[in-house]
Amino acid sequence: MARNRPYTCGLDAAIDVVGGKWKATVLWMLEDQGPLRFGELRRRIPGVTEKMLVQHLRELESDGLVHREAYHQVPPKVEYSLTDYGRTLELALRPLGDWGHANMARIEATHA
Amino acid sequence: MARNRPYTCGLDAAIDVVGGKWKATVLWMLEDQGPLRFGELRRRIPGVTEKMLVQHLRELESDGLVHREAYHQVPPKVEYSLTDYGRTLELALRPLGDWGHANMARIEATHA
DNA sequence: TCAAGTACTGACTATATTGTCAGGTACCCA
DNA sequence: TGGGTACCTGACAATATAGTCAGTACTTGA
Repeated sequence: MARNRPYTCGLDAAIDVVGGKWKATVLWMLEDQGPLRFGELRRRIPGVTEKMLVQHLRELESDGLVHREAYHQVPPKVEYSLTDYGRTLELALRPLGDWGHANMARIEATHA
Repeated sequence: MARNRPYTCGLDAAIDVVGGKWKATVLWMLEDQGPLRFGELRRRIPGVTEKMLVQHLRELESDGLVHREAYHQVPPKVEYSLTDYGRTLELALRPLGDWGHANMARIEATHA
């Protein structure tokens, strides 16, 4: 989104971190449904492509929000989970998620 | 951002509404500093162009979050303020803003 | 031997969002 | 007559973000 650093307000910074098309959903899935494998995430997020999922996971990881655990097996197994830091974000995100949930119909109706 | 409707979760819907580059800042300004004129907003948000400000204000208005009051004067005077609906969003956004504020340094350091 | 599952990578393309720039109306002040 | 203020609009260009598609390595099951 080509955000302006230094940020004008905390909100700006937070949305920068969580603003990708699938990031909020990933965070929500990982909090709600525990550690998940790559393929599980892909199947649970309808419409996401492998490429975008990898890319967003990498970003969330380098932001320290998500932990990636690779098991050296064949076939490969990789598990993603929230870090403690990630959980603090999930917590801060919850009221917004509730707001969106409560106003979903209105948002879908008015937001072109 | 070409979001997916119907939304996967409330968070998705909420970020769709608040995800523009300057929208969160506008909402925050209007809540924090009361009704503001167009020019006041522009001066308070460093880096925003008139075009983007108008565009985002129009979207926030058509989403029912912001109220636009035009005074038929010369020179023109237009005041923007939050609607009640907009205030509920601001409220839901606050924990996220606090999170961003608290972790600003970390975000700036890690988020490329 | 061929297909399928697993977790990816990378080149290329498409779309969405943002920015630049010029202009437009109406008035006041010098 | 020429600025300055105020609130915009629209054409066009630039950038950012997302999507498509092919391909990797290895192994199990048919």
